[in-house]
Amino acid sequence: MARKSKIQSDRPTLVDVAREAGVSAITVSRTIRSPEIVSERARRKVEEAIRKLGYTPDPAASALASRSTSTIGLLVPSLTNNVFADVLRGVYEGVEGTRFFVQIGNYRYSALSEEGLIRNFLSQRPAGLIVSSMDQTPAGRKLLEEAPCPVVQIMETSVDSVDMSVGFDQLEAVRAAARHVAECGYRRPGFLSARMDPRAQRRLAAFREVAAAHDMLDEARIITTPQPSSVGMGRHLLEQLLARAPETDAVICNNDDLAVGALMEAIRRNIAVPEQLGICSYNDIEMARHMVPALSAVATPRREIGRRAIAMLLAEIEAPGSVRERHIDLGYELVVRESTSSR
Amino acid sequence: MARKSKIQSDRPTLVDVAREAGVSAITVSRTIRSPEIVSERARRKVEEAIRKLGYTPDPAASALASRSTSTIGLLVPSLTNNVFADVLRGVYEGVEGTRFFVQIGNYRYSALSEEGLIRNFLSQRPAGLIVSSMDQTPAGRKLLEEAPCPVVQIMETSVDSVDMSVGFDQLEAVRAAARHVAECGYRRPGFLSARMDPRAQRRLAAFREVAAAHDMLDEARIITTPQPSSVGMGRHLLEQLLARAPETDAVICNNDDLAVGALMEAIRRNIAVPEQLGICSYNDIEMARHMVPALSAVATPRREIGRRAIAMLLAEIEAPGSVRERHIDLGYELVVRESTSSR
DNA sequence: TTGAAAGCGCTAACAA
DNA sequence: TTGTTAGCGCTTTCAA
Repeated sequence: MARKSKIQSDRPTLVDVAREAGVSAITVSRTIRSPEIVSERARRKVEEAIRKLGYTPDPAASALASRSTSTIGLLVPSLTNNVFADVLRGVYEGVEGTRFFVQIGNYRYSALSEEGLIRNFLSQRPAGLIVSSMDQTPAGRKLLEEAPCPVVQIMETSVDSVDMSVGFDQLEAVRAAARHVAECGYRRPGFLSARMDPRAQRRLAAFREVAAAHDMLDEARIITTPQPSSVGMGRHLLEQLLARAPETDAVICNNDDLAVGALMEAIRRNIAVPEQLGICSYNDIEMARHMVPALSAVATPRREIGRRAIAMLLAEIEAPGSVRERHIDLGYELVVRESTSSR
Repeated sequence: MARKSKIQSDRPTLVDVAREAGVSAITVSRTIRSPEIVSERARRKVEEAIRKLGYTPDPAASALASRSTSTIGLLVPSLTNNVFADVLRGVYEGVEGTRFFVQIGNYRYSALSEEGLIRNFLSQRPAGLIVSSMDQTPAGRKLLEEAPCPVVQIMETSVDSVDMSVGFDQLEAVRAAARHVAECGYRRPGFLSARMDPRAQRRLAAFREVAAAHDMLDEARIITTPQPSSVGMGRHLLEQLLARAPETDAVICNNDDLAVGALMEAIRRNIAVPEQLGICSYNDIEMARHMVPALSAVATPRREIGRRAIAMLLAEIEAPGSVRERHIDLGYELVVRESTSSR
């Protein structure tokens, strides 16, 4: 009646390691989590036993007992948008080599899905959360505010963010693009935007504001679509723009895909860029600078946002309350290339 | 001495729900997992109690007790490579609305990291695993073979895959590109490839084979780099190619980024595409068809691979052994556009 | 520095 | 259809 025999699962447990090493289970646990508080001798025996048995801790048991995990939840609105690909890269660079691992939730630009994902992540007791928007549902926002872990909101600057934030001033960035176009001497600029999520809406509003201030706002030159951004969509939107407002002499694109598409459409139509049509892009992903003509753009610090967000989060996890600078503005940069020029 | 009082964590548990509903804990558990085996009456009381208390199950406890999770591990070699962005999209489409969620591991084209990630995922007792390569380390492969969950290998067709597979014949796809170029009448084709992982190596070998068969192989026209693929790298590689082999009359690019870069470089140099230089791309991401001239390419079924992989995996998880077609070849398609033409 | 005892919140296995 | 019992593998707490 060997009650204690392992019936199935040949996977070794902490107790197996303890037996092998001739110590107690808790000593093994401590050897793994804080080796510095275990005696040299015990530590060596335990490490030896772990190696011998090929022991791997069970994260579920650990999570249950300690009420916390090593998971960092990352909520993004899209996986295909290159902008977030760069953010992801920064985040992964930052967790590499730590005990944490990232779990991505894709809410597909739906605040309701985002709320569901927040709930789902929270139920897993994550070590921390990174969210890509400031536009949660009220319930979603409340969940974040009461989250029992640090939270970093990324992409925008924000005074009323839930906890910490890393981003840049998206509105000022768009204004810089609009001002640049005006300073080049373009007088009838259009604005192209896809995927009209709240952030895109705000950027459009910022464009309107600057365009109006320069007395060059015409609603007929604002072309938007709720559909996702893509190069094809950029071509399509420019086509619509030119049909509605042939006088257009410049376009600001809310995204690089769109700008590349607009450029290609202009080339197809033998419209000279930047002479007949100026193009200014937003974000400045790698390909933008290699187009012919090279695209002028407002460059946004996407990868750095990912890096800093994870760094803040890890610091805050290790020592709650230790992060002094809780709201980081990484700025943006206007990069003037060939697709815009003084006239 | 109320021993049972909850000291901290105000989060309600299964037992709290059970008490509230006037049933046992296991009935609550069943109501959540398989409501159909619980009486109408009990179910209603439990649902009511769950709502009232705002109960959310603790996945860690569930994982520990049941020895399995709802996590699906997805191992990719890169997060920035558009190819995998499309695969991801397909995968996420497939898990949407199921009880599973995807956890991504990025092994950065390092088989050793991949092995570590496999180990790490496995320690979490995932419901299933999707891996993007056939090139594991021996230890990595062994881990997959002995994995206590279904495994799908994606991207290539394979007879000796670990468990299930979804992909297409990468070598045949490259051969199709090479044949197409030959049939167009180009006689001195080059080959551009970045990130020389094992798969890229194999594709290069396939190109060599066809080029040799058509008597148009010249090693001087094969330009590769271990660095990551990018549009800028495409420009750079074409530059090198033309410096080494000015007679080149076509290039096959191992990737769309490279092809776009090569096209841009050709345009910069006033080389007429497709007349002086034919360009054939690989994968055919969305942007390829919108370039001017539009890129001819071998289109690969990336999103569909993601969709099918997750579908197979879920079917196999629900009913082990139930999946009949365990190796799916999704094929590829040669799409002839403007960047190649008969001469 | 080490250990014993007592759970963490859930589910498997069996019994009623 | 429902309940009882006994853990899952780890960490917390307290004591030695």
